[in-house]
Amino acid sequence: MTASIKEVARHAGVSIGTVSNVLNRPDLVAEATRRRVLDAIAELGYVRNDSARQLRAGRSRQIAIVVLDVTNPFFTDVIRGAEAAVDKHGVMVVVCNSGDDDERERRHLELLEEQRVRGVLITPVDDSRGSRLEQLIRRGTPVVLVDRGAGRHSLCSVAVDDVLGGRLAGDHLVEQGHRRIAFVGGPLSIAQVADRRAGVTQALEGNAELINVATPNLTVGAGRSAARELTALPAADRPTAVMCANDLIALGVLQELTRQGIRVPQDIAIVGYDDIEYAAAAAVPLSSVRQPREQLGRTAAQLLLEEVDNAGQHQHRHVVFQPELVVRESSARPARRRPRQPSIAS
Amino acid sequence: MTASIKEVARHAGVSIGTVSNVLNRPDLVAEATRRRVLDAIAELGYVRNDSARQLRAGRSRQIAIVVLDVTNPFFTDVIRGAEAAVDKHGVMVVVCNSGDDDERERRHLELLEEQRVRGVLITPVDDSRGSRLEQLIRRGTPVVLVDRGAGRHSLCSVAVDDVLGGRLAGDHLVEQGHRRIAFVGGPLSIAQVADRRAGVTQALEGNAELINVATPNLTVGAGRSAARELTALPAADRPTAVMCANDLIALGVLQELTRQGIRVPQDIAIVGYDDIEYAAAAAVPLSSVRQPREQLGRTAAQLLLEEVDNAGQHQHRHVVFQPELVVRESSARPARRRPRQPSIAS
DNA sequence: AACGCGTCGTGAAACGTTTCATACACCTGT
DNA sequence: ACAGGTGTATGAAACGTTTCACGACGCGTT
Repeated sequence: MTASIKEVARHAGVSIGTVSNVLNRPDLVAEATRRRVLDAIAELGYVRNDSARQLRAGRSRQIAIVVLDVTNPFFTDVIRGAEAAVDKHGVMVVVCNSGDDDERERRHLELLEEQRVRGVLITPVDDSRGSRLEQLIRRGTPVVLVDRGAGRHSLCSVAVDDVLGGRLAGDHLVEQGHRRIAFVGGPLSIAQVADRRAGVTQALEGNAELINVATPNLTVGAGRSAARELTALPAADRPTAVMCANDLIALGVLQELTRQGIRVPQDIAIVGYDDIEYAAAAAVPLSSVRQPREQLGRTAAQLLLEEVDNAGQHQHRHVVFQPELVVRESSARPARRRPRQPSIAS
Repeated sequence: MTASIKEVARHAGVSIGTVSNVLNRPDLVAEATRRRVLDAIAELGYVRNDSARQLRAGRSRQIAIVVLDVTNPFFTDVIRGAEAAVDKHGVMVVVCNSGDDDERERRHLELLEEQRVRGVLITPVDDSRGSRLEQLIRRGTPVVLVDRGAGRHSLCSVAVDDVLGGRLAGDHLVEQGHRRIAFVGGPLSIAQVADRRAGVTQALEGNAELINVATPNLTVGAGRSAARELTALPAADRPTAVMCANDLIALGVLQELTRQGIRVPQDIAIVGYDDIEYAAAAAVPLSSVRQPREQLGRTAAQLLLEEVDNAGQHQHRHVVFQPELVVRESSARPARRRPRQPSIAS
């Protein structure tokens, strides 16, 4: 269908090799011939055939990023970061969506390996060994884990310190004078949720009481239900602050509290997690823990490129980023209340 | 590096052709030999080389989708829809992000053409003729336009009727008794914004007065500013309802009105556009115009596959979807007020 | 015993590149 | 006049598949 290098050669009256040289090492070919070849290319509308190129080269010029959910802002930001990092390298990023489905992930990895991608950035559905992913690695494709299993030494990984994130939020609330604080989120089978809770727990230890409210998932609806559980408590047991496992939960809590006429932050303060775009735009702008998502992607891609380039003596690394607390109105210092420990006591 | 079909053949003591047959037409090969070959494949960890396959076949098994912003929920939903549509076809979707940058788009299209993708789904940065895209089409790659330029007859397209969307919102507000309505949004150079406004204008014609508030972009911040403009008006000139060009603007307007103690919807009603995930979770759940985004992607992919399969006698089509108004609290029927036209007058 | 037929397997060609050893033509300095 | 460059172009090999015409073999029919 499309013109090949052979026809370009014939058209320009030169050999195939010369056309290839014009394309790849133009300085090796005399000005006049180069012109002729370029003209032929333009005239025939010649387009390189990447398959042939790759076949010859033995590898492609693409890296892949496999995410759990293209729809999730966390991953889209990571993707953007990765793209930014490889932009100059003449490498293309192929985005694959596993949709949190083991089977789809496997199919994608299969295709990617057949395509001889240079490397893979992935947040695997199932972190366990013996998976399709292990195979890929064993056969020599560089892989960088994103936001998962920092424990391994057979590959690089990037992640954010969720325990620290929880602690930041906890410290902040304690410092604001809160002595009864709820953690809302679940399921704990999600490592991120468990870590965030662990962080909060650490922060409150000896400083404040922790109330756990488990949710079945991380949605606005779950947040609303959790808020109802909290407001059903007798006034004395009710927390004065809520730390949420993510912003959707936090928005749900905020919405339900507002509906019941409970003021935020005066009656109950709220801190979320993720700092999604709409956190700042909520009815009461939401305090939240922000993760450097784009940088996560950028760094992951850089690690990958490094491994690709130094095939031999590459040292695997685990980069852990620190999240950052963004304080907004939803957790601004409340009016002093029920001071259980008068300041004079310290 | 990786084992090739040749080594598999040697290992199994058969010819290359036989191995290929085991892979592609297993029924042509005797049970015993097939076993031997499969064992060899497993033992050597053989993985097909897609470049060679493609080279031979003359085309790839991928389609591409090029979006303006991977980060935008609209596009991520479209992507999901497209993926769903090709899932069964053994075709892979490659996601490319142009970032609304002409240059990046061009580079992507170049690479995609070199890769001989089967087809391209795209929302082009610049809709004009003579672009890189035209070239791609002219050379025979099937292209389907997403949410753009329904006018052409050289290709298929899918889009949502934004004029209708505006009209739905306008009709709704008029029906709720509003007689002074503002349209907030901009710039009008974005076709979607212009269309939505046109729709509102049609709806109000003869029924209510339209106040235009232009914004420089479609962000929450722009919404807040616009709201301040509106509240600065003398009470008599102030609209009783606001139709926003998208939900971010609407959230900004809502936030600023609330801050100023103006009640929504009692004092001013609001309707947004896009029905983003957080519209329903806003302080006052937001009425909004919903687009069938996932279906948009699914249909686009189907059109593309159809064109790919019926290369010859394919008839280009333009599919236009109808948006749907989702009424929530932010535009619930307000208490009757300032009745300029007592109902008896009609 | 000759024939035809179905079942399996083979070998070579072709896909479009890149690369490399080689060839040719000229120039330059001895 | 000749050796050694330098600058340019060539032809062939190789990358790993798929496909296809062909041949070998065994078996049932005449």
